[in-house]
Amino acid sequence: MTSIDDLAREVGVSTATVSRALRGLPRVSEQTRQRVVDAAVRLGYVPSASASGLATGRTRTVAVVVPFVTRWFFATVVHGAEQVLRERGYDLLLYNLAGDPAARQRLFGTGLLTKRADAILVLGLAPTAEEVRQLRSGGRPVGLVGASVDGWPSVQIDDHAAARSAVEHLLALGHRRIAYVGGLDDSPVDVVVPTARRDGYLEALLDAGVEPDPAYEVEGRFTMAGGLAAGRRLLDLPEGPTAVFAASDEMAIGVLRAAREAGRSVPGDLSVIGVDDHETALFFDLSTVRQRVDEQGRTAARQVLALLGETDELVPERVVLPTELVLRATTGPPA
Amino acid sequence: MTSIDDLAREVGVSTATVSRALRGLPRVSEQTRQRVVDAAVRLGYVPSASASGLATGRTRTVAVVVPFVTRWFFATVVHGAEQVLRERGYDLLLYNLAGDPAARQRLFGTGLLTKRADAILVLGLAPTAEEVRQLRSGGRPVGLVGASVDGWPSVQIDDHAAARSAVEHLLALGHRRIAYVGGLDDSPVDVVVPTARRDGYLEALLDAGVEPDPAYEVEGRFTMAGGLAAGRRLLDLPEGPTAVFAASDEMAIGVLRAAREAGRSVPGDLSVIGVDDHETALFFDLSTVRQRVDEQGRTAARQVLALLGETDELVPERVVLPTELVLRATTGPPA
DNA sequence: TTGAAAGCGCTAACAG
DNA sequence: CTGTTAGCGCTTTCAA
Repeated sequence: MTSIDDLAREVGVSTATVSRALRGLPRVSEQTRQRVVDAAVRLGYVPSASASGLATGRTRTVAVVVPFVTRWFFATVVHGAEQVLRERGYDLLLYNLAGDPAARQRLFGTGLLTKRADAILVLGLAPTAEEVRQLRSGGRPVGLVGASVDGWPSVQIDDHAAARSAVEHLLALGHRRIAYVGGLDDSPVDVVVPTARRDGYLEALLDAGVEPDPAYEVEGRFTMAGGLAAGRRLLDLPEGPTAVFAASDEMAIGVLRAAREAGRSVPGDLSVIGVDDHETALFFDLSTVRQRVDEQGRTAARQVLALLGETDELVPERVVLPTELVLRATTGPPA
Repeated sequence: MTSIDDLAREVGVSTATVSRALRGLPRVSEQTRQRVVDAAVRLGYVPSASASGLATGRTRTVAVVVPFVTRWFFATVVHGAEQVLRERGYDLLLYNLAGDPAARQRLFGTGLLTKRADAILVLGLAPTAEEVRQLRSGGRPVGLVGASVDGWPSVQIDDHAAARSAVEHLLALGHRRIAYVGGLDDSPVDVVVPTARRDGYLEALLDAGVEPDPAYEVEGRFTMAGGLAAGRRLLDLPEGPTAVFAASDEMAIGVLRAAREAGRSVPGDLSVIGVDDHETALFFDLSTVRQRVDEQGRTAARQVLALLGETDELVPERVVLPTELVLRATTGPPA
C-alpha cells in the first residue's frame, strides 16, 4: 500500500505538494502536478479514505437508509442515487432496515450515521419527531424520499393526487363499490405514503358522493403476498367490490392473482389498478399510476450534494414529481 | 461531536482506558468500564470510524459489488449479506455497476475497493484474470457469489445441474423442440452463469438424443423485456419450439407474455420454465428451478468474516447450494 | 510555487 | 489495572 510519503519521496517533493497536486488545488506548477500524477498512476497510489476523512472531517460517503432493499421501488431509488453520487466521487453506505424496528432505532438513536457519512438519505420513512431531533443534532444534511420534514430537502410524489386520479378513473368507468388495498399496519416503515394514498382514495369517493365502506379497506402490507390475501378477503365479501385500487403495483398483482383463483375475470368482474408502474406491471397489463422512481433517487442525491457544496445547481428544497395515469387492460366498466 | 478525549476527561481516565473499556478488551476493571460506558451513553459518544480506521488499518466495512441493484436476485443477495454483516458490526459499501463497463474497470482497476473496505464481495461477476490479479494485490479477502476463483471463497448453485433438471423435466413431458432463452451477450456481467446454464441445456438435449437447433438459442438479456423479445422471435419461427427453458424467471415471464400476445396457450401450446423462483414466479404459476438467494448473500458474508477472523465458524471455502425443481402450471406435455 | 509542521481521533505497545 | 507516547496517512496553515 503506497502512501503519500512514498509518492512524495518518489517524485522528490513534499507530501503537501502531492496532496495539492492530486486534488487539483492551485499553487502547484503544472509541471510538478504532471509528475505527481504520473507517479501516482505508476505506483497505483490511492489515498486512504480514513486518513483524509480524519484530516478533513468529511468522508465523501453518503449513508442511504432503506426499509427494504429487496423491494423494487427502493432498489430503484438507490440505483438512481448511486449514479449521481458516484459521478461526484461519493460512496454509498447502505443501511437496510429490512423491516426491523430495532435496527431502525439503533441506527437513528446512536450518532452512527452522522459519524460515518457526510450526508444521509432516508427513503420511504417518515422520521419521528425524536429521530428528526437526533438526525438534526448530527449536523449533517439529511434528504428524504417519500416524506418531508421542515427544513430538509425532500422528493416525493403527490400521493394524495395519485390515489385520486386512480380512483377517479374507476369512478368514471362507473364503479361505485371500490376497495382500497394498502398498508395501514404499524410496520416500521411507510407510515406516510399509505396514509396519503388512502386519504386520496376516500376523498375521491366522497367527492363523487360515494359512501366509503370500511369493509373495503384492507391491509396489503405492500407485498404481492399481502395483496393476494387482501384480494381473497375482498372477494369473499358477501357484496364484494367491483374495483380495487391498490396502493402499489405489487399488491395489485396479488389482487389479480386472487381474482384468477376465484375465477373472476379482469376487468369484467373486477377492475384493478395500482401505483408505481412497476417493471412487472406491463407484463400483467396492469393499469397503474406511474411514477419516475430512479429520478427520485437522483434528485435526492443532488439535493444533499448541493447542501454539501458539491454542485452549483439550484436544486429546489422540496420536489414533488408528477405522476401519470397509465391505462392498460385491468380496468374497465363494471359488469 | 464528542471525542475520546472529552470522554476520558469526563470520566477522569486516560484515552487508552476509554478505548479498552469501550471495545470490551481485558485489562480494565469492571468498575471503570461501567463508568466509561455510562459516560459514553450520556455524552452520546460514537468513535470516529476514520480515526480508528487509520489507527488499525481496518475499516469494519465490506464493499459489495453488484452488476444491477435493481434486479431482484442481486438486491436479495445484498439483503442477505447485509444482515450478517450488520450482526458483526460491519457496514456495507454498495458499488452498483449498473451495467456500465467503464464503472467496472474504474472500480477494479484502481485500488479503490481495497483501500476502503476490509473485504470485498463480488456478486454475479466472473472477474477477469486481470481483475483477479488486481484484487489479489489488494491483500483483502474477496468473496464471490455466482462464480468462483481458485483460492477465494465462493457461493453458487450448480448452474449446469439446475439447467439440466429443468430441461430434463421438459424432455420427460415429451418435448423435443426445446428452446433456450439466456444471456449470451457481451454485457459486463453474468458471463459464467448463462454459459453454464446453456451448457446444461445442451447436454440434457444431447443425452436425450435430441439435436440442438441453434435457432432455438435466443438472447434474453436476463430481463423481462429481453424475454419478451426472445419469446416473440421464437414464436415467429416457422417451426417454433413447444417448450422454452429460460435461464431466469424474469425472462420466462417475458416469454409468457409473448405467448399470450401471440394467442398461444400455456402450457398447451407452449411450456415455459425458468430459474430462480423469483418472488413473482408464484403469481404467474411459473414452473422453475428454485434457489435460495438470500442464503447466498448470508453465506458469502460469513465466508469473508471468517477470513477477517470475526467468527470461529468453519465456513467451507467453496459452497454450492442445492436447487429444487418447482413444478407449477406453465409446463405440461406438448399438444 | 513549495515545504515544515501541527494536528485530526483513535489504537497499541510499553511502562509502571 | 492504568497511563504515556508514538504513530496511522492525510490536510492545512504558515513561512519561505
